[in-house]
Amino acid sequence: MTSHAQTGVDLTKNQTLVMGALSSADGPLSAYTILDQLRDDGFRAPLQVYRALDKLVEFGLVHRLESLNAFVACRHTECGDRGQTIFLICETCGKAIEVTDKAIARRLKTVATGALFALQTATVELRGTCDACRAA
Amino acid sequence: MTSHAQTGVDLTKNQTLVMGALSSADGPLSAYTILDQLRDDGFRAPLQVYRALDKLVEFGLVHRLESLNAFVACRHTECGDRGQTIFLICETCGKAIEVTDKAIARRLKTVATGALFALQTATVELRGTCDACRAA
DNA sequence: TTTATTGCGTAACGGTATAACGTGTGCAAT
DNA sequence: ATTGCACACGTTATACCGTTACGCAATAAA
Repeated sequence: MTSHAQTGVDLTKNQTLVMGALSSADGPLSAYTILDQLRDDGFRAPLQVYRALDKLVEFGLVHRLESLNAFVACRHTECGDRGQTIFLICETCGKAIEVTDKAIARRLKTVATGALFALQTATVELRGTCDACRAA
Repeated sequence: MTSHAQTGVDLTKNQTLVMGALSSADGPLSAYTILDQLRDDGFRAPLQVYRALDKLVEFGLVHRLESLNAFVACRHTECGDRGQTIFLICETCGKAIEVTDKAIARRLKTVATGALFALQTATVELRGTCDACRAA
């Protein structure tokens, strides 16, 4: 109930491997880091990773962090609501906290509409320091 | 009064050239596009562009679009308020509209604080279709 | 059976960004 | 004046990110 395991999608072998790597990581991973981790499983080329990532993102199981050029497993039960995800990225430990906020989603929609802009997706990535790192 | 020309910073030759390229462009430019445009002015290597861009971003004259890996001249009179800029990026024409919204800035701050996160900067980039392209 | 779709593997490539080196210039403090 | 420092600059090399183009195999649909 806390994972995406039961969204009904069934993953291919490569997709499963990439998903596994991201799920067991404790922070965002770059495509090339994933590639390196999966060499022993037969991965040889970036394209194998990118193809799997494309699908996983499409399924909503993985998010792409634009400001990091990296990918992270979605920690939410339901990410069907697109464009609502906000990431808090710690500059110190590199981890990403995923949150949603309806007020921001609503306001972004309003701002876009006000500019006569047909909104499709939103990227919201905040940089700063997480609680653990600030305490340390 | 509508440009940054009088912010008091004075730019070096390379910074001026890069700023000129971005100012006369009608959309975001990648670093390598800028490099190509400035070959005749003596530019030879990416680093010349990146160094200038770093400074221009630091001065607040230029914004970096994370989701595009590109750069755009700031069109606001005052961007001293950092972390408040929102970009509306048209998927069709590639242009970027720059807006600010205090409500979003405030709410982002609140969300970060709620997560015990010390917010430094915010990246907010919306994708969709601009009015001109939708009409076309 | 034929065709279309989808996933997979490989190689080569192009776009993005930085590291590491050294040079020159201006300027302040001796 | 010369030493020391900070800063911009130029060059080469390299690392990192992502895609194009090709072909093969398995499966699903007509």
